[in-house]
Amino acid sequence: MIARSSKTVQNRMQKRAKRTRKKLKKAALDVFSEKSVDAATVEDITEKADLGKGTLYQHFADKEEIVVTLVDEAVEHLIECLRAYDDPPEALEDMLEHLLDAHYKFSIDSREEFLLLFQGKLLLRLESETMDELEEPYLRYLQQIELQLSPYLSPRIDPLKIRRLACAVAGFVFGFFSFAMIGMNEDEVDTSVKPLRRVFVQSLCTFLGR
Amino acid sequence: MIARSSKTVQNRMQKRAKRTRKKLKKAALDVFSEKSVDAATVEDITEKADLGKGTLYQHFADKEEIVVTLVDEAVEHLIECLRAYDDPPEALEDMLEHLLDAHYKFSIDSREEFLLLFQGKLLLRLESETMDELEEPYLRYLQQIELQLSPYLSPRIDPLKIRRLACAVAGFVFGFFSFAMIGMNEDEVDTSVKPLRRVFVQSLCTFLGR
DNA sequence: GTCAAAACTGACGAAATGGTCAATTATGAT
DNA sequence: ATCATAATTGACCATTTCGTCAGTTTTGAC
Repeated sequence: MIARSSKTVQNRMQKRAKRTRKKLKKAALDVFSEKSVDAATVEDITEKADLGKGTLYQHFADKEEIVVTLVDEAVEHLIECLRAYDDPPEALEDMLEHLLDAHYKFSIDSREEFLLLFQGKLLLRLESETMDELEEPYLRYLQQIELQLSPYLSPRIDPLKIRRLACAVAGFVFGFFSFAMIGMNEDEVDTSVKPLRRVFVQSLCTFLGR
Repeated sequence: MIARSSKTVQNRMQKRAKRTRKKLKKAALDVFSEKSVDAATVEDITEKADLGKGTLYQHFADKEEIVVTLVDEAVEHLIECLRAYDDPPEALEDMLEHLLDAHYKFSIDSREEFLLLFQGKLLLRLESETMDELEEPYLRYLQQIELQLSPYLSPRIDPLKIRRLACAVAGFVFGFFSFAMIGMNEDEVDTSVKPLRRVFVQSLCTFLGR
């Protein structure tokens, strides 16, 4: 049967292709977090993946495309972490603590993705040609935070205030960890997170209560 | 008189050289904040400065040296902003508010320097060869924050706690503004800063009070 | 085993980038 | 006006990087 056989071929081939595609993405993620995205070379990636250079161009149009893919997946992963909890938090405070905790875990467990997302260029470059493609995941991420907070807030609250809250959460986490990483060693970071987190959560609640 | 004449020559020449050096630094700062440091080309810089490519190499050994110079000066400038106030703040809260305010003004008035300092690569790259040179200014910056806070703190307070406080201040500001920049327009950022700043100051004071 | 289709390779040319240096220009002392 | 010194220039070469493509290898249907 032509249909079955051709389908079988496709499946096997696709599996192989997917494996190498995965290898490429893993290698690229490593390289991007060791050097910066801009400093990384296509050959840096393919060498680390132990693949020929041409292979990368069979899976991605160019370096930009693999960057966009990785940023997209990293944000997706981060959003999954935000969504994952055993018991739905009861109060706003609990949800905020959960969000901060999820960020913290993400930065520890997925250090490479954290470093990728945090590269200033990706966050701040506003006038790039492809920036729309890169900005979109970050906005999706902010919206996810807003989505998880909104059930706990009065529907009459200013949407801008929620956006501020989301920015504050994201900014606090990313910024604090970045500076913590140059200023402290890892277990110092660990012991710093919990007390500051609680205090920060309390202030945010106060901010919303006014 | 040989002494006088040679000195005059040197002065005039030095002035000219300093002008072009300044032009180069200004151009480089612009380019670095438009593209990223890694993406920027030596010719990008010299073209923007309207100078020959060779001129840059007479003033700086290579691209790295001009980066280090600019980061150093930007941190110096930021530290100046932190030090500048009319009346010495009375309480810890006032000092914290001043520090956050100074950061905010810096990010508005010296956007290019802010963007340069905030490039993830510069903040997070830990395993670069030249990172010692680049890490040093950031540590100087953290130490300046600690220096300004310490008079308001008990001398018996854990130095690590002060370091955490400094990281939190730096991280919050940088992180919040970065996310604010993609999530909001400029005047929205403006109206967001004041209420969140107060809230943040309160949490920091609580953190220290325990 | 044979064959075709898909995936992979790495040598190659084109383009970009880094850094040099002989030639040019500006400066100022005489 | 002339000269020496310092600053500037941009053509030039070496190296790196990109992206391609003809050829090789792998896969699996027959």
